[in-house]
This record gives sequence, structure tokens and C-alpha cells, in this order.
Amino acid sequence: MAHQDQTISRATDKRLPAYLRLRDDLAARVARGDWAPDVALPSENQLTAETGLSVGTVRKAMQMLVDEGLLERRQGSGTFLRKRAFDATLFRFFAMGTDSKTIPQSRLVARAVTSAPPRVAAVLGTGDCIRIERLRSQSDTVLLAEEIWLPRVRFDGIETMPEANIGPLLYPLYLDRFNVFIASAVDDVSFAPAPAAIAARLGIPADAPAAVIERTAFTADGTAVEWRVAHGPSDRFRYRSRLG
Amino acid sequence: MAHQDQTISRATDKRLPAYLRLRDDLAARVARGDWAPDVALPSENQLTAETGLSVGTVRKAMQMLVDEGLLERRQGSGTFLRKRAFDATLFRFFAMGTDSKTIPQSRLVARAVTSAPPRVAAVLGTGDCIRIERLRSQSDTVLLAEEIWLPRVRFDGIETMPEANIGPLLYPLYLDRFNVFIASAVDDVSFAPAPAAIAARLGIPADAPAAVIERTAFTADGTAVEWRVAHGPSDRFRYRSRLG
DNA sequence: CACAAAAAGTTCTATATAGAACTAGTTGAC
DNA sequence: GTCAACTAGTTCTATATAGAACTTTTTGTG
Repeated sequence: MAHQDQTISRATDKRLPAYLRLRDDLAARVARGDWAPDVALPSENQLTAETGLSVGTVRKAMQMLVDEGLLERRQGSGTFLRKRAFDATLFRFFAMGTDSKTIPQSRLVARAVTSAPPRVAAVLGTGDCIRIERLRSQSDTVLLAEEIWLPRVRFDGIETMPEANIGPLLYPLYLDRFNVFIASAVDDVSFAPAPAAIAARLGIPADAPAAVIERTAFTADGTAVEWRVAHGPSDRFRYRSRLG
Repeated sequence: MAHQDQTISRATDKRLPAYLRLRDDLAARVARGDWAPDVALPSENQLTAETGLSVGTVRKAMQMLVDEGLLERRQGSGTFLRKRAFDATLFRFFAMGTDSKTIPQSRLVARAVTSAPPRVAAVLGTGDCIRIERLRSQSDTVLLAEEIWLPRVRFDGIETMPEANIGPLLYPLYLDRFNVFIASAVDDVSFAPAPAAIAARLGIPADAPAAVIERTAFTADGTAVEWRVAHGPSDRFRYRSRLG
């Protein structure tokens, strides 16, 4: 029961420091669903007992997961999964319109194994990819047309999953089904006339002004594991970013 | 010589933990230019001697600044400024064009004590404000027309400072002259036709498409101390944001 | 039963210490 | 002069400990 170290056998176990191995173990157990939300994770004392490490080392590992947005610690009560991790950070992407309460609808319009264009392949480190096309709308208005590229080595099978199993948010799915945790991302916002194909999807005239958001998403170790580009009609677009 | 605590007198000194106060002090000294790039900051030992704190506490403060991207530590050799810190955080605002190496030129075109419009007054908590208009250009092309609002209670006198004393970057000035440290900000990017007055400054036709960036900047304790809106020609605009 | 007080359990701050890992410069042997 | 060995200085990992701060549960009192 106690030691999980053996049962997990992380790939990253080349005599890394103890706090990193513990962090990886905890992250893996979180991703595997060992703890439900609103149930406390083992306390510092329990973990020191389980692992044989000291409090400082355990705290260091847990603090990393807090910094990465996976956990949340509440003084006096315990350590928990961070429920709003995804809405708050990765999903603020779309504070479009005025109400950011309702989650946009999401519809997949294409999924296929394809070879990625050079630019995408360079970012992801491979051309062997899966391409997903998705439309996002709110109250029956299309707000965004997305094109998403994923490396097949990590996401094989996502192209045939039943659409019903794919929620409006992809990052939780990545974690649940493919054990990929998106820790950070870089967004690039610019404006350009909409290409005809995209304009049609958005229901705007060809060459009408459109906002373009390019995103590269990374795991905790800095590997790029997703690239996407989204187009939206510029008059309804709003991008919010919290700095510092 | 030793203790800097007195000489700086941070606004955020409501008996915060020691490591946070040290972090703030170090951040302020970095922003003030106390250390040149490629010169090591005081070592852990020196700082423990200066501050009377323990190594662990000093390390905690420095680690925060590393996480925030301000510092860089090299085992065996020392702690240094991270060269691209300013571009990357406060100044990444304008990764316009392709080269982010050259700092844009900056020209003040108006400064006055005025009463702020309701919306701005609500954010800043007062209508008694200073309004600054600024044009930013790169290689003789105007990229951005800014309008900046500051509460007079904190920034009194900035409207009459000689322009020669005002560099291209305002946040270091805020810190140097007014002891205001910008700790975070929220940017809001959208897209709208340029009003005639602004279009004229940008050298584009009236009602031509323009990018609009609204920023609210905060001190460490969460008080809004600056509000600005910037317009730029949409075809040259690019906004980069690092999430997570 | 209601409510206050106490207790137990949790995270958080801070100190002190030891040695490992790494870097850069100095010394010494040849 | 060259190069290896040494040394001093730095950050990094890890442990052990103490009490503060906060939350939740239990206990005791009326």
C-alpha cells in the first residue's frame, strides 16, 4: 500500500532528485484519477511516512504541482485537486462576448491522420500528426473556427473516439485519456483577412477582418505537444491576458 | 550599507512574511537597475549576512524571482539578471513586427492634468488624474498610439518632467521617481475601426481596422495604479502572451 | 439541544545544518 | 609554458526541528 514508487515506474527515473521523482509520481496519480475532487490528498505527514522523505522535500514536490496549477493547498484543511484549473487558465482563452459564464458549444467537423505542414512539424518535432477541426459557438453564433494539430505518438486514437466522449474542453481529455498534462502555453494574437474556407465556416464575407490566435501548448518539461490556430470574426473578438 | 529595508520602504509592508518582503526588495532593486546584466547578484551567504535571515528564507525569495522570470541562477557561479526579462514580461506587450530586439522609439505628444472619464475613474478609484499621450514607433513607422491615465495622488509632477528624463519604458520610471512598483497587469485585446483622431496619428485612413489593447496595471497589493489604451494598425499588430 | 471551548490535524514560516554538485580561479609540478 | 590538481566560492539537495496560523472535529458546559 505504502510505496507507490515501484508500481508506477516513471520513465524519468535516471536518479533524479527525490523531490522531482515524488512530483512525477503525484502528478501521475492525479492524472490517473487516484483522488476525486474535494477529497484531500495525503497530508505532508502521511507522505513523509509513506516515502521516507523529510517534510521539506515533500513540500517542495507539492509546491511544484501547485505552481503548475494542478493542486491547491488550503492551510488548515488540506491539499486538493484544483477544480477550476482549466476554466481559469487554459480556458480564459475565450472571454469573448460579454458573458464568460456560459461555456461555448463545441462541434468537431473533421478529424484525420495527416502529415503536418513543415511549420507545425517543426514545433511538434514530428510530421506524423492528427488534425482536428472544430467550431465553437455561443448561443448559435459561430465564434471561432479552430484547427488543432497533435503528434500521433502521444494522441493515437483520438481521431476515432466517439464524439460523445469528447467534451467541450480538450485539455481534461488529454489528461484523462492520454496522460498528457498541459502545463503552459504561448498565444499569439494577430489580425488578418479571413481565408475563404474559414470565412465560410464563420459565416462572414471572404476577406473580412478576422482575429487569428496561434497557440503552442507545452507539458511541464517544456515539450510542445499541441499546436492550434483559431480564427474568429474580429468584431466579436476579445482576448484577455493576465500578466505577472 | 547592509540593510536596504529602510531605504526602500515598500508600500507592501503590512507584516508580510519575510521571504515576501525580501522578494519585493530584490525585485525593486532589479527594476531600479542596481545590478548590471552579467554581474552576479549578492550570494546566498551575503544576503543572509545582510538581512539576518536564514539561507532557506533567502533561497525561497530568490526562487520566486526565478519562477517569475526575473532572475537566473547558475549552480557554482551565481545569480544573474535574466537578460530577456524585460522583453519577456513588461515589454512583451509589443512583439510587433518581426524583430523584438530593437526597443521602439517613444514620443510624448501630450501631458496634462485632467479629470478622467467615468470608466477610468472607476478603475483607478479617483477622477483626479494625469493624462499622457504617447506615440511609439519603430524605424520611423508609427506602430502604436497610447493614452495613459495615472492617479495624481501617486504621480503628481510627471506631467511637467522634462521629456529627456523619461525613457522609452515607463515602469522603471514609476519605480524610480514615484516609488510605484508594477507587479501585474491585465491586458484586453480587441479590434475596432480607428477613431479619426487616432487614425490620423497612426497615419492610416479613418475607420481603418485597428487593434485595441486596454491595460490595467496593479501594484503588489492589487491596487490599480495605471490604465492605458493603445491603438495600432491591425496589419502590423502582434500580441504575444505566455500562459500558465 | 445550543453553543463555547478545547483538541487534533493541517499547511505555513523560519531556522540551522551538512554535504553534494558544480564553477572559476590559483597553485604547483614538470 | 602547460596542464593537472587543488581551493575557494557558489548553488543545490536533503534532513530535522519548532512554533505560528488556520480549519475541522470533538468535547464539555449550560
